[in-house]
Amino acid sequence: MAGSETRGEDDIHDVMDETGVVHLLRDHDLRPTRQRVALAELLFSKGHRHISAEALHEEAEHQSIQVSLATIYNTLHQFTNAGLLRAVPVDGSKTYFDTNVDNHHHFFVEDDQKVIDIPAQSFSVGMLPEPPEGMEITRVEVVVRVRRKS
Amino acid sequence: MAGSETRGEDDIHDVMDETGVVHLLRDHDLRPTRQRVALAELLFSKGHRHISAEALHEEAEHQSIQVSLATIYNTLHQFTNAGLLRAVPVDGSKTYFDTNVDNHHHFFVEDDQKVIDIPAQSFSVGMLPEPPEGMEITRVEVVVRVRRKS
DNA sequence: ATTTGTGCAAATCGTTTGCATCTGA
DNA sequence: TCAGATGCAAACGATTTGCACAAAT
Repeated sequence: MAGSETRGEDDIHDVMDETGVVHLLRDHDLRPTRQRVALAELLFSKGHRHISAEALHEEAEHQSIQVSLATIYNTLHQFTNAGLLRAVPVDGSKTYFDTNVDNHHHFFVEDDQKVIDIPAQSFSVGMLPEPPEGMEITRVEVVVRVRRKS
Repeated sequence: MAGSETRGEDDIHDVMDETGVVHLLRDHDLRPTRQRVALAELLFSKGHRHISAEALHEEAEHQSIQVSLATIYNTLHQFTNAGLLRAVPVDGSKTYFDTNVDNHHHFFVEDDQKVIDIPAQSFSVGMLPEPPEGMEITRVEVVVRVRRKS
C-alpha cells in the first residue's frame, strides 16, 4: 500500500517517486505545483527525516530547485496541516519537521542540535498524570536529551 | 532550612525575604545588585512560578522596579546557570523559566499557553530508551499538552 | 580603584505577512 | 480564466550584543 493507490494518513513514508508525490498532494487537496512536488520529493523519498525550514531551503538550492524561504515555510505548514508532517517541539528556537507522523518520541542531541527518533519499542510512557480539572490531554511529548559521552 | 542559613541547590523555594535573597545571591557568586535582588524577590517569594522574560519585566514595572528587558534576560540566564531557575522547553517561541528546579514535568495548556507542574507523584517515566551509541542521557523532558474540554 | 553589572539601542535569528506577479486546472 | 501559489522585501517577536555609564566590593 505504498506508492500509488489508496493512501491513508498512515504509511506515506516509503520511497516515493514524482508520480507518487503528485498523487499524494492531490489526495490532500494540495495543488501539485512545481515547488511542492520538488519539496515533497526531498522530504518523502528518503525515509524519515527531521528537518528545519532553513535546512530544507539549502537542500533545495543544492538541487537547483528554486524556492523562496517564504514558500518553504508555507509548504511546510500546509504539509503539516494536511497530516503529512509533524512539527517537533524540541527545545531551541528552530522548529523541526518530522516526516514520521506516527506516535513516537525523540532524542535531542545537544552537541549538534539534531533530532533522532526513539525507536517505538524501546520506550513507552507509563501511567499518564491526571490532567487539571476540565482539561483533556491532547498529546504527550517526550524529549530525551542526550550528549556525546565525555 | 528555608530562609537564612545554609542552603543547597534544593529547596530554595520557600517564602524568602530581602535578606534571604541577598544571601542566596551571595551563595551563588552573584552580586546582590538592586535589580537582581528585586527580581529574585519577585521570583522566589511566592512559591513556584513559571514565567517568561516579558512577563517578569511587566511584573517588575508594576512594582515600580526599574529594570531593562536586557537585564531581565541577563539575570534570568545567570539565575539559570546558578541553578536557581530552570528553563522549561515547552513548545512555542517563548522560553519559560521555572522556579522549581527539581526533577518534574509539565502540563502545557494550549488554550492560554500556560505551563503547570505535573505533581511529581502523579507521573513517572518508566523504562528509559537506550541512548544512541556513545551518547548519554542528560535529561528527560515530558510535556503533556492539554486543552480545555469542549 | 577595580571589577562587574546595567541600560539602551541596534543587531540577529527564525518566522510571518502584504502585495504584485505568475501558474496550474 | 482566475482561484490559488509564489517571491520578495519588509515587518515581527523573542532574544542577544556592543558599548558607554553606573554601582558594588
